[in-house]
Amino acid sequence: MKTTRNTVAKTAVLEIFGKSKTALSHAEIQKQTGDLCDRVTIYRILERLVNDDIVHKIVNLDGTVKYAKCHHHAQRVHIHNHAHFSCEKCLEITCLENVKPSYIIPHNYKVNDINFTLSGLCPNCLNSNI
Amino acid sequence: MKTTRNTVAKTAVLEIFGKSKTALSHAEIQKQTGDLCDRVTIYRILERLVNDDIVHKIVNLDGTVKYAKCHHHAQRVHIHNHAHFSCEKCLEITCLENVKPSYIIPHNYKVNDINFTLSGLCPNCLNSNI
DNA sequence: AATATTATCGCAACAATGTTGCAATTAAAA
DNA sequence: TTTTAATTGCAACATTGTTGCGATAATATT
Repeated sequence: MKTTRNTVAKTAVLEIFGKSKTALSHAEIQKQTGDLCDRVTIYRILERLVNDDIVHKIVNLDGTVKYAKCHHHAQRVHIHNHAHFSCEKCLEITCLENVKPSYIIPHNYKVNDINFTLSGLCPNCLNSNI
Repeated sequence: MKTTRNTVAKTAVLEIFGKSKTALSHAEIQKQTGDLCDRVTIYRILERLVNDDIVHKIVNLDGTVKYAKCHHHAQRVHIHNHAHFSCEKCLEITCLENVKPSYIIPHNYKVNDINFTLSGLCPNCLNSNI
């Protein structure tokens, strides 16, 4: 029963997530933490946060990996089945907590996780795109 | 109006896709082509095939990138909105052409592409997992 | 408060994946 | 056959992610 600790770096990362409205990549987090900690440490913090269901991982079609804070809690097991929107112009990725896919899959598959990412133009860029 | 050419390497890659029932990664293709061509060439072939809608790109939750042949044709613009299943055990990724997500997204978003990947256990591994 | 335990960190080294520029090659059009 | 330009190989580089291990520090224990 590994206990998880609250370290300076982890707290800083969580605070950054708190302030951000969009999903963040490892590189973006590193830029914001400056030289507070090592690059590897951030990888490990993210790994822990994902395991603890505090943050979820998002993979975009272009291969970009980002992370966002989970907005649901108190659930033993939860699947992040909401959609993520990836804007091709501003490159921001946002959680669409209310958009959830419904689908029918043959019963001989066991689904443990879902990645549902939509890409295109976000409301902001759609407007400024006249 | 860049025309696309049929080269030895491209033909070989297409043949490999034809024979494979699952999606293939760059590394897997490289292994199968042997020393027929350079590593970079394969990247560029895949890029072209994706642009020409002959192959589609699949990004898994673990960051793995794979490619699979498109099984629909004669459509001007087509979105690969079918699901992909990624087995956590055998690591194979297969297209579930018949599984398509339905969802409702606010109208101020413009969707150009979709990535819908389910991960878990495929029928094979689910059986041998007793 | 002091000590023990062990999760976490920093560093270095490595591996995988993907990108770019440019000269040489070659498929396809003329 | 000649011309055109798409494609290739090579080399060099960038990014992203991983691993081992000794040092550090958060938390539990005494």
